[in-house]
Amino acid sequence: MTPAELAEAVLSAAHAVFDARGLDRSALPERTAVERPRNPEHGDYASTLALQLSKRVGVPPRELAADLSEQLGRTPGIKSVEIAGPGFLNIRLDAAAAGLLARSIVEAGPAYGGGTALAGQKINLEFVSANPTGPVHIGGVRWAAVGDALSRLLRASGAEVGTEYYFNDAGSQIDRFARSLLAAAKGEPAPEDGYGGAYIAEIAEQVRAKRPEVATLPDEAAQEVFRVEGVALMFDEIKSSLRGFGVDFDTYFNEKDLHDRGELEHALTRLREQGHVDERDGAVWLRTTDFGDDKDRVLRKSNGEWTYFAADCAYYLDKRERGFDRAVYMLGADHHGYVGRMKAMAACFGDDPQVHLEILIGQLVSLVRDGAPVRMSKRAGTVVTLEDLVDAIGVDAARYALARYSSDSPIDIDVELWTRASRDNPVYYVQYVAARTASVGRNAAEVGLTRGDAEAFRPELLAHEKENELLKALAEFPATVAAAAELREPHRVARYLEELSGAYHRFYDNCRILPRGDEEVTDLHRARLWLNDATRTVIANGLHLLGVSAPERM
RNA sequence: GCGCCCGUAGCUCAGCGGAUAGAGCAGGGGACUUCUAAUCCCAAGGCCGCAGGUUCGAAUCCUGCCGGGCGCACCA
Repeated sequence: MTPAELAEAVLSAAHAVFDARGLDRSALPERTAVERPRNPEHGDYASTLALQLSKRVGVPPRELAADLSEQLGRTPGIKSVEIAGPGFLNIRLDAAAAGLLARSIVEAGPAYGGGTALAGQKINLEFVSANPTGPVHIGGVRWAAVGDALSRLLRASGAEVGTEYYFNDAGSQIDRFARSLLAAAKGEPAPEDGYGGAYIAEIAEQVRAKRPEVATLPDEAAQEVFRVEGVALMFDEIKSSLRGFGVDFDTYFNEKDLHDRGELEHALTRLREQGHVDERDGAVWLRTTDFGDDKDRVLRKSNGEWTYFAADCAYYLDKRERGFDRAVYMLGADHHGYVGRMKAMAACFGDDPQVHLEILIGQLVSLVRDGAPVRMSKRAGTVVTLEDLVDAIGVDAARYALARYSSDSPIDIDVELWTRASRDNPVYYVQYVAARTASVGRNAAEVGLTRGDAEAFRPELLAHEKENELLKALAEFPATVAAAAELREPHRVARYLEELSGAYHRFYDNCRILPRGDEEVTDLHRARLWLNDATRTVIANGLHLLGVSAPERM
């Protein structure tokens, strides 16, 4: 019996109790959940339903709990129900009902943990979105890891997801990039407002190799060649380093396309129709203050140029017109000032900013080596890049480290910690379970132990305390995935995996899985192998959601 | 000045209204003729920043303070 099934049983018991007492069933919630108490004396699961309902129907909680307990006690698979404290229901499951989960998980395989809570939703996730003027820096990498994990979580919860990278290859930043390349090619120092770092010289050299005639062109024409070729090279490099990080996007969206297709005009028209556009001082303004922004925003400057914000508006509209119900933006903390205008912009289009546009803010990341923050990249100069991070700790550790913390908290990634092969390195701790379970599987095959037929599985044999705890941890996985997706918090999955890993190691330490020496194979050995394999399934599924490998050996 | 985020064990952090607030590290004490000790066990460690409020119940929700980080463009 899973926690979800148990919660259903609690709710149907409540319906029966309400009927018997002649209470108003509309006071009952649509769904309820059971908790997993920390204290084992409080049972396998606990329900607070009686406490929640007592006020609404005017029945003392313990009285309600007593009725619920009696009703629930008759449910098959439930061993006992006790009333505790002000009206908690402490529930214990039969070992057989609990143990059966091991088989269900193995049979479900990669599907275990998924759900349908977000079925029917079409969600756009935009992240990284760095302009191709340099390598991806460490702030963007946080979202590469978290955004990618989130896309996997949302898909596992049934949503249709489109991941997207938005970039600009025409703005003034790109001009600075092109001027920097030109300067490097001519052996001159980088322009005052340009980009430094060794990669500029590398890219300039690659452009010269590809287009040798650039050396003979006048500066203006040469700069244009450096712009076009340099951006292409830089962007290929960004894509390939992200791909090496396990992140690929469904769509790479170029701001230029918005201009070429007249989408800014289109967006302006739509905003005008909604009545939120003004012309003042020769510029075109969007009255975002109509919806709580602290100042109005310019769409088209008095010199006739569009603002970047105008493109943001067009891009948002484009996403909506492509059928996305919800546009999720992932930004660094240094961009949190955009939230107000973006929300207001959605409202100006007539959308509900609570529903159609969602902005996630991630606090900053730094890499720490020997107790001091790493500030410079060898190659990029002023910033630490994705490559620096991967070189320092590897892809698995990097993705795990970035996904393990709430995006609300700033993180320092300590190189020494994340490359250590021990308990205090969380990614090793979890991956070690993947390797250990695989190893047990290999050894089992060698001594002729197999799980055997599904019908022959004896779940009631999994009655050891550590087996019970492991089963309860395994049962939590679907709820963890659902919560992580709903709250956009992939770190919940990582924390869960660490907890599950602890439960497995303790099981492994206390419960011998394989027969020793010439010991005969028993049903208990087989039942434990089911449990071992179920754990491997969940660890692998969970790590996959984070984009981290589940090794067979370490 | 205004806005956002944070404040939980010595350190790094979990904890989407529930019972005695958890985990890792550091420091103390144990378990390797192993199914991979990359592990496990025991002990110790707390005005959950402060003050009010809502609630049967608050680390969690609300208000106000204090402290730290970040941001407030006809830049991109």
